[in-house]
Amino acid sequence: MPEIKDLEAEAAVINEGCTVLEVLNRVSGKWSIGILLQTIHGPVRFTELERSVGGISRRMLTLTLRNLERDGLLIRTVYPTVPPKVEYCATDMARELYSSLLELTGWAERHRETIAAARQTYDVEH
Amino acid sequence: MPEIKDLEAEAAVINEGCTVLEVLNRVSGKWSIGILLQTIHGPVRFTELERSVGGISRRMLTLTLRNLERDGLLIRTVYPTVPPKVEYCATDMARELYSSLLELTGWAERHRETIAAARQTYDVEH
DNA sequence: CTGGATCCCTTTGGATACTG
DNA sequence: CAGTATCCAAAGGGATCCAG
Repeated sequence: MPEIKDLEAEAAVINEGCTVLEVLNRVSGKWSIGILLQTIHGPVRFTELERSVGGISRRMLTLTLRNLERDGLLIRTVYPTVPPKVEYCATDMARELYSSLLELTGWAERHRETIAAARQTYDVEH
Repeated sequence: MPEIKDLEAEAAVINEGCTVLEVLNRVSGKWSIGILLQTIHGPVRFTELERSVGGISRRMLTLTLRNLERDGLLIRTVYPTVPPKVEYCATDMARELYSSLLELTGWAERHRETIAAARQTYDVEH
Protein backbone atom coordinates (compact mmCIF):
# COMPACT_ATOMS: atom_id res chain seq x y z
CA MET A 1 0.00 0.00 0.00
CA PRO A 2 2.61 2.63 0.91
CA GLU A 3 4.83 4.07 -1.78
CA ILE A 4 8.49 4.91 -1.38
CA LYS A 5 7.68 8.47 -0.39
CA ASP A 6 5.27 7.19 2.18
CA LEU A 7 7.87 4.94 3.68
CA GLU A 8 10.19 7.87 4.09
CA ALA A 9 7.46 9.81 5.79
CA GLU A 10 6.78 6.79 7.95
CA ALA A 11 10.38 6.67 9.11
CA ALA A 12 10.19 10.34 10.04
CA VAL A 13 7.03 9.73 11.98
CA ILE A 14 8.66 6.96 13.90
CA ASN A 15 11.47 9.29 14.84
CA GLU A 16 8.93 11.81 15.99
CA GLY A 17 7.41 9.10 18.07
CA CYS A 18 10.71 8.47 19.76
CA THR A 19 11.16 12.15 20.52
CA VAL A 20 7.68 12.43 21.90
CA LEU A 21 8.48 9.51 24.13
CA GLU A 22 11.65 11.22 25.31
CA VAL A 23 9.71 14.32 26.24
CA LEU A 24 7.03 12.35 27.97
CA ASN A 25 9.59 10.44 29.97
CA ARG A 26 10.81 13.75 31.33
CA VAL A 27 7.46 14.70 32.77
CA SER A 28 5.52 11.47 32.97
CA GLY A 29 6.58 10.64 36.49
CA LYS A 30 3.95 10.62 39.16
CA TRP A 31 5.08 13.96 40.57
CA SER A 32 6.95 15.86 37.84
CA ILE A 33 4.06 17.96 36.60
CA GLY A 34 2.82 18.75 40.07
CA ILE A 35 6.24 20.06 41.02
CA LEU A 36 6.63 21.95 37.78
CA LEU A 37 3.32 23.63 38.49
CA GLN A 38 4.47 24.87 41.85
CA THR A 39 7.77 26.21 40.59
CA ILE A 40 6.44 27.94 37.53
CA HIS A 41 5.26 31.09 39.29
CA GLY A 42 8.49 31.71 41.18
CA PRO A 43 11.09 30.17 43.47
CA VAL A 44 9.81 27.60 45.94
CA ARG A 45 11.61 26.00 48.85
CA PHE A 46 11.98 22.29 49.48
CA THR A 47 9.66 22.16 52.46
CA GLU A 48 7.09 24.29 50.69
CA LEU A 49 6.99 21.72 47.92
CA GLU A 50 6.77 18.90 50.39
CA ARG A 51 3.61 20.49 51.76
CA SER A 52 2.01 21.79 48.59
CA VAL A 53 2.53 18.66 46.52
CA GLY A 54 0.22 16.50 48.57
CA GLY A 55 1.26 12.99 49.47
CA ILE A 56 4.79 13.02 48.10
CA SER A 57 7.55 11.42 50.12
CA ARG A 58 10.88 13.11 50.80
CA ARG A 59 12.68 10.60 48.70
CA MET A 60 10.50 11.07 45.64
CA LEU A 61 10.55 14.82 46.01
CA THR A 62 14.33 14.78 45.95
CA LEU A 63 14.52 12.34 43.07
CA THR A 64 12.02 14.22 40.96
CA LEU A 65 13.69 17.55 41.63
CA ARG A 66 17.04 16.11 40.61
CA ASN A 67 15.64 14.76 37.37
CA LEU A 68 13.94 18.02 36.50
CA GLU A 69 17.12 19.91 37.29
CA ARG A 70 19.15 17.55 35.15
CA ASP A 71 16.81 18.12 32.22
CA GLY A 72 17.24 21.88 32.55
CA LEU A 73 13.62 22.39 33.58
CA LEU A 74 14.43 23.56 37.08
CA ILE A 75 17.06 25.83 38.61
CA ARG A 76 18.29 24.89 42.05
CA THR A 77 19.66 27.74 44.14
CA VAL A 78 21.43 27.06 47.44
CA TYR A 79 21.78 29.82 50.02
CA PRO A 80 24.72 28.97 52.30
CA THR A 81 22.90 29.92 55.48
CA VAL A 82 22.15 28.15 58.73
CA PRO A 83 19.76 26.49 58.54
CA PRO A 84 20.20 25.80 54.82
CA LYS A 85 17.80 27.29 52.32
CA VAL A 86 17.30 25.91 48.83
CA GLU A 87 14.99 27.30 46.19
CA TYR A 88 13.70 25.70 43.02
CA CYS A 89 12.42 27.69 40.07
CA ALA A 90 11.20 26.62 36.65
CA THR A 91 13.22 27.76 33.65
CA ASP A 92 11.75 29.57 30.67
CA MET A 93 12.11 26.34 28.75
CA ALA A 94 9.95 24.64 31.34
CA ARG A 95 7.30 27.35 31.10
CA GLU A 96 7.24 26.83 27.37
CA LEU A 97 6.87 23.10 27.86
CA TYR A 98 4.03 23.75 30.22
CA SER A 99 2.22 25.68 27.51
CA SER A 100 2.53 22.73 25.19
CA LEU A 101 1.18 20.48 27.87
CA LEU A 102 -1.85 22.74 28.17
CA GLU A 103 -2.60 21.75 24.58
CA LEU A 104 -3.17 18.27 25.94
CA THR A 105 -5.49 19.64 28.58
CA GLY A 106 -7.49 21.26 25.82
CA TRP A 107 -7.70 17.97 23.99
CA ALA A 108 -8.83 16.16 27.12
CA GLU A 109 -11.55 18.70 27.82
CA ARG A 110 -12.82 18.66 24.27
CA HIS A 111 -13.13 14.87 24.31
CA ARG A 112 -13.99 14.23 27.92
CA GLU A 113 -17.44 12.89 27.14
CA THR A 114 -16.32 10.81 24.18
CA ILE A 115 -13.69 9.17 26.33
CA ALA A 116 -16.14 8.48 29.11
CA ALA A 117 -18.52 6.94 26.60
CA ALA A 118 -15.78 4.74 25.19
CA ARG A 119 -14.93 3.55 28.68
CA GLN A 120 -18.57 2.81 29.33
CA THR A 121 -18.96 0.81 26.13
CA TYR A 122 -15.74 -1.08 26.64
CA ASP A 123 -16.44 -2.00 30.24
CA VAL A 124 -19.95 -3.19 29.42
CA GLU A 125 -18.62 -5.47 26.71
CA HIS A 126 -15.93 -6.94 28.96
CA MET B 1 2.76 36.91 47.30
CA PRO B 2 -0.37 35.57 45.54
CA GLU B 3 -3.63 37.46 45.82
CA ILE B 4 -7.00 35.84 46.12
CA LYS B 5 -7.49 35.90 42.37
CA ASP B 6 -4.13 34.26 41.96
CA LEU B 7 -5.09 31.52 44.35
CA GLU B 8 -8.15 30.82 42.28
CA ALA B 9 -6.00 30.66 39.20
CA GLU B 10 -3.62 28.42 41.08
CA ALA B 11 -6.41 26.01 41.90
CA ALA B 12 -7.36 25.92 38.24
CA VAL B 13 -3.78 25.25 37.28
CA ILE B 14 -3.61 22.38 39.68
CA ASN B 15 -6.68 20.90 38.09
CA GLU B 16 -5.10 21.35 34.72
CA GLY B 17 -2.10 19.51 36.05
CA CYS B 18 -4.26 16.59 37.03
CA THR B 19 -5.88 16.50 33.62
CA VAL B 20 -2.54 16.63 31.89
CA LEU B 21 -1.48 13.71 34.00
CA GLU B 22 -4.60 11.81 33.01
CA VAL B 23 -3.81 12.33 29.36
CA LEU B 24 -0.20 11.37 29.81
CA ASN B 25 -1.16 8.21 31.62
CA ARG B 26 -3.10 7.20 28.53
CA VAL B 27 -0.11 7.35 26.26
CA SER B 28 2.86 7.22 28.56
CA GLY B 29 3.29 3.47 28.41
CA LYS B 30 6.37 2.11 26.78
CA TRP B 31 4.48 1.15 23.62
CA SER B 32 1.33 3.28 23.37
CA ILE B 33 2.70 5.97 21.09
CA GLY B 34 4.48 3.51 18.85
CA ILE B 35 1.25 1.63 18.33
CA LEU B 36 -0.75 4.79 17.84
CA LEU B 37 1.70 5.80 15.15
CA GLN B 38 1.17 2.61 13.23
CA THR B 39 -2.61 2.75 13.38
CA ILE B 40 -2.96 6.39 12.46
CA HIS B 41 -2.63 5.90 8.72
CA GLY B 42 -5.18 3.14 8.45
CA PRO B 43 -6.24 -0.26 9.78
CA VAL B 44 -3.42 -2.53 10.89
CA ARG B 45 -3.54 -6.19 11.87
CA PHE B 46 -2.28 -7.71 15.08
CA THR B 47 0.64 -9.51 13.52
CA GLU B 48 1.59 -6.47 11.49
CA LEU B 49 1.88 -4.49 14.69
CA GLU B 50 3.88 -7.25 16.32
CA ARG B 51 6.42 -6.93 13.53
CA SER B 52 6.43 -3.18 12.98
CA VAL B 53 6.60 -2.22 16.63
CA GLY B 54 10.02 -3.63 17.23
CA GLY B 55 10.74 -5.58 20.39
CA ILE B 56 7.23 -5.70 21.82
CA SER B 57 5.97 -8.90 23.37
CA ARG B 58 2.60 -10.41 22.58
CA ARG B 59 1.42 -9.75 26.08
CA MET B 60 2.25 -6.07 26.03
CA LEU B 61 0.86 -5.64 22.55
CA THR B 62 -2.46 -7.05 23.68
CA LEU B 63 -2.50 -5.05 26.90
CA THR B 64 -1.62 -1.79 25.21
CA LEU B 65 -4.18 -2.32 22.47
CA ARG B 66 -6.85 -2.99 25.08
CA ASN B 67 -6.00 0.18 26.97
CA LEU B 68 -6.02 2.30 23.84
CA GLU B 69 -9.32 0.78 22.81
CA ARG B 70 -10.80 1.41 26.23
CA ASP B 71 -9.78 5.06 26.02
CA GLY B 72 -11.50 5.41 22.68
CA LEU B 73 -8.26 5.98 20.82
CA LEU B 74 -8.44 2.77 18.82
CA ILE B 75 -11.19 0.88 17.04
CA ARG B 76 -10.95 -2.89 17.08
CA THR B 77 -12.63 -4.68 14.20
CA VAL B 78 -13.00 -8.46 14.22
CA TYR B 79 -13.62 -10.35 10.99
CA PRO B 80 -15.22 -13.69 11.85
CA THR B 81 -13.10 -15.67 9.43
CA VAL B 82 -10.85 -18.69 9.78
CA PRO B 83 -8.17 -17.94 10.68
CA PRO B 84 -9.39 -14.88 12.59
CA LYS B 85 -8.54 -11.41 11.37
CA VAL B 86 -8.53 -8.36 13.60
CA GLU B 87 -7.78 -4.82 12.57
CA TYR B 88 -6.93 -1.82 14.70
CA CYS B 89 -7.39 1.75 13.55
CA ALA B 90 -6.89 5.06 15.30
CA THR B 91 -9.97 7.21 15.87
CA ASP B 92 -10.21 10.85 14.82
CA MET B 93 -9.80 11.75 18.47
CA ALA B 94 -6.50 9.86 18.50
CA ARG B 95 -5.30 11.66 15.41
CA GLU B 96 -6.08 14.95 17.09
CA LEU B 97 -4.17 13.85 20.17
CA TYR B 98 -1.27 12.95 17.98
CA SER B 99 -1.21 16.49 16.62
CA SER B 100 -1.00 17.84 20.12
CA LEU B 101 1.83 15.46 20.88
CA LEU B 102 3.71 16.83 17.89
CA GLU B 103 3.72 20.14 19.75
CA LEU B 104 5.94 18.42 22.25
CA THR B 105 8.22 17.23 19.49
CA GLY B 106 8.55 20.81 18.37
CA TRP B 107 9.47 21.88 21.88
CA ALA B 108 12.05 19.12 22.15
CA GLU B 109 13.65 20.07 18.86
CA ARG B 110 13.77 23.75 19.70
CA HIS B 111 15.50 23.03 22.99
CA ARG B 112 17.52 19.97 22.13
CA GLU B 113 20.84 21.71 22.62
CA THR B 114 19.82 23.50 25.78
CA ILE B 115 18.73 20.21 27.28
CA ALA B 116 21.96 18.51 26.30
CA ALA B 117 23.95 21.36 27.83
CA ALA B 118 21.98 21.14 31.06
CA ARG B 119 22.68 17.40 31.22
CA GLN B 120 26.35 18.06 30.62
CA THR B 121 26.55 20.67 33.37
CA TYR B 122 24.59 18.59 35.82
CA ASP B 123 26.60 15.44 35.25
CA VAL B 124 29.90 17.26 35.59
CA GLU B 125 28.81 18.71 38.92
CA HIS B 126 27.65 15.35 40.25
C1' DC C 1 -3.96 -15.73 13.57
C1' DT C 2 -5.16 -13.56 17.79
C1' DG C 3 -4.86 -13.64 21.87
C1' DG C 4 -5.33 -15.41 27.36
C1' DA C 5 -2.77 -17.33 31.55
C1' DT C 6 1.17 -17.89 34.23
C1' DC C 7 5.72 -17.13 36.08
C1' DC C 8 9.42 -14.18 37.11
C1' DC C 9 12.48 -10.26 37.05
C1' DT C 10 13.19 -5.30 37.04
C1' DT C 11 11.81 -0.80 38.05
C1' DT C 12 9.19 2.48 40.65
C1' DG C 13 7.79 4.40 44.61
C1' DG C 14 6.48 4.59 49.88
C1' DA C 15 8.03 4.59 54.98
C1' DT C 16 11.26 5.49 58.08
C1' DA C 17 15.50 6.73 60.33
C1' DC C 18 19.66 9.36 60.15
C1' DT C 19 22.89 13.69 59.11
C1' DG C 20 25.41 18.24 57.94
C1' DC D 1 16.09 22.85 56.68
C1' DA D 2 17.24 19.90 53.16
C1' DG D 3 18.38 16.20 52.15
C1' DT D 4 20.68 10.76 52.16
C1' DA D 5 20.40 5.73 53.16
C1' DT D 6 18.00 1.67 53.71
C1' DC D 7 14.43 -1.52 53.41
C1' DC D 8 10.22 -3.10 51.43
C1' DA D 9 5.87 -3.39 48.64
C1' DA D 10 3.59 -2.66 44.24
C1' DA D 11 3.49 -2.15 39.43
C1' DG D 12 5.50 -2.68 34.74
C1' DG D 13 6.96 -5.62 31.54
C1' DG D 14 9.40 -10.04 29.29
C1' DA D 15 9.26 -15.16 28.27
C1' DT D 16 6.75 -18.99 27.67
C1' DC D 17 2.97 -22.02 27.08
C1' DC D 18 -1.78 -22.84 25.96
C1' DA D 19 -6.42 -22.15 23.30
C1' DG D 20 -10.29 -20.88 20.10
